[in-house]
Amino acid sequence: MNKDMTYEEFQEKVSDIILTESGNCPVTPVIQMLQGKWKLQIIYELCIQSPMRFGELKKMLKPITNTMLTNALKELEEDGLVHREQYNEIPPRVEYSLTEKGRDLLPVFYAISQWGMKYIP
Amino acid sequence: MNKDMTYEEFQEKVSDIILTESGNCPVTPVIQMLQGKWKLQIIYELCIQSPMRFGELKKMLKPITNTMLTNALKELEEDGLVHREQYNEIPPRVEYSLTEKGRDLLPVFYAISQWGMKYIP
DNA sequence: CTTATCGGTATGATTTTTCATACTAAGTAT
DNA sequence: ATACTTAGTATGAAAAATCATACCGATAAG
Repeated sequence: MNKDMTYEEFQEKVSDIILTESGNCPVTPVIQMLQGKWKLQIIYELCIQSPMRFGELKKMLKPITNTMLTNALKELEEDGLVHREQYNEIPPRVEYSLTEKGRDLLPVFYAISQWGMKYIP
Repeated sequence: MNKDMTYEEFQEKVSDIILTESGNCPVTPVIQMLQGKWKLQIIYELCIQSPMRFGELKKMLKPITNTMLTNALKELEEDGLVHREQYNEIPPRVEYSLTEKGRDLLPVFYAISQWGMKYIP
């Protein structure tokens, strides 16, 4: 599959994607990476405003718990989607922002929002 | 937010989306609708090949269990994304396909695949 | 008469996710 | 001295998701 494949080509050729090599589908691993109750929401918040402090994110995503937010952010950081910047102040300050890799998910949210505007009342 | 908003406008205005009315964000409800281990995968399979029989889907999504596949398909049908066509033959035959509403998620998968081709080794 | 087929259901167990709650450190403001 | 702040950790409980397994009905093939 070509890196410059257009949407029309995608539409025609989507059936070839998953059939190439069992590990080489460019869709399923992404789907799995973004699984969980909070990850997409966190990335979306960071699309909207970045950087954000831990407490700000927590407020936006209420009723998320500390544990959930911490774990999700840790995993997003491990996947290279989110950058964590820690300032050694008292009280502590930590800012989260999207990496370029994370920002590149914006088209996904755009597509989702297009669908949402069409189908959500 | 305008129905015809382009990606560039989206990129600029994404911060307005979630801020309109608490219930009116066109992204978060979609994210929630597609949550779970199997839903996106099922829709993606049906993007690739449609219609598909229960058993075919099960084979593609192995190691999914009957229960999981049944439940996910039922919920996707309730959400209007998937159509279930039952033929009264023996042995039974049931075919699943995407509705137009479901097919309209194709751009989401396209965006995901673009990201995947860029970032997945 | 037996077995196989297909699209599920039903059941209860197990695993995973999510949760509420309490707690910490280190300095600042009162 | 005390309380307040932030970004988490730690703990165990509760809830949800997922699992394996057995089973069904109706017919056709052997």
